[in-house]
Amino acid sequence: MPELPEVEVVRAGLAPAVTGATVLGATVLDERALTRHTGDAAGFEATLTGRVIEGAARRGKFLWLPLASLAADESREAVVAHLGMSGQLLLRTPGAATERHERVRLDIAHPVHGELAVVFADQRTFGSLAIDDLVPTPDGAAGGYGLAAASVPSQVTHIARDPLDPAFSDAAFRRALARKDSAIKRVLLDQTVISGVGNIYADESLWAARIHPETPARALTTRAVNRLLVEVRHVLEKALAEGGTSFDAQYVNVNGQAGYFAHSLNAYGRTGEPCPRCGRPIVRVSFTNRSSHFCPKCQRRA
DNA sequence: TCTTTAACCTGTTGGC
DNA sequence: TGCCAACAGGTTAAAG
Repeated sequence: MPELPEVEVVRAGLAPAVTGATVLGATVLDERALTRHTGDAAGFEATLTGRVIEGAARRGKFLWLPLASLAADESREAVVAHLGMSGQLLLRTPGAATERHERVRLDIAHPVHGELAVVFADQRTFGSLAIDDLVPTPDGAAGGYGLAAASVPSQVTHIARDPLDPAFSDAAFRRALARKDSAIKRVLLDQTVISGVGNIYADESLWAARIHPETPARALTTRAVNRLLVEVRHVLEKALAEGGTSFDAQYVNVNGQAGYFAHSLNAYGRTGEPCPRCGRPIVRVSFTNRSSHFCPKCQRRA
């Protein structure tokens, strides 16, 4: 479900509610939600209880909540969240009824907003929460969007910066593509090359840039790569402004509300419908165990 | 070393 | 109505 715009909507919704809040208690209802956490549920709950959350940060599709240190010499930690395919982070009132696929609940107290429940619900259990150490960024730039600290959770270090990150390097991206024989769509989905882009926005960006998804990355001209970067950023920013893409109740913001970008899709999910540019029917093909949508006339193979 | 596949899960939808 | 295959926004270990 959630790609960069959806995760950013969640981060932005969470930030004012959790920044400065104290964790009163944590409840793990399903231990499968801790697959990225080293340790058991009891340890997770005990470690979090009493800690103060300093904010909400994001890189690509990863989200984290840095925790204030207990002692000056202690290593910094954060709660790392990944929503996987169907994860949600919801803000609820204290004692609110258990959500259908609720996996973890954090009860918090905010100095201004009072007590709240942060609920992690996840139908398919591909998402997860974990407590992880924060490590310095190699380039000294902010670790992600939302906080100025130059650190990231250790399990996020292999994730590339996302294209909306001021420290993202267009030149490094161009160099990476020049070394790849893989199809450009596969590379766009590779979070170690560029993060935040998933199946929906990859299809949308390639459609906008008029690039066939199976074009070998290294076959793209510099001009084409630059065009692609412009369109990736444009698509992500527009989706963010519209609150993300929702096809059903699966993707929602922290208040359970859907986004509107599904109405703005030009290629994804529009199999057989006319291309908004040329009128030719959009084609759907199976690709890397998922589907690609593109216009066979506008997006010719390089 | 780099690249691709398979597996992890639950739920919904559409064809027969 | 029921059954079953196909499919769904992602990541990662294992195999190639």
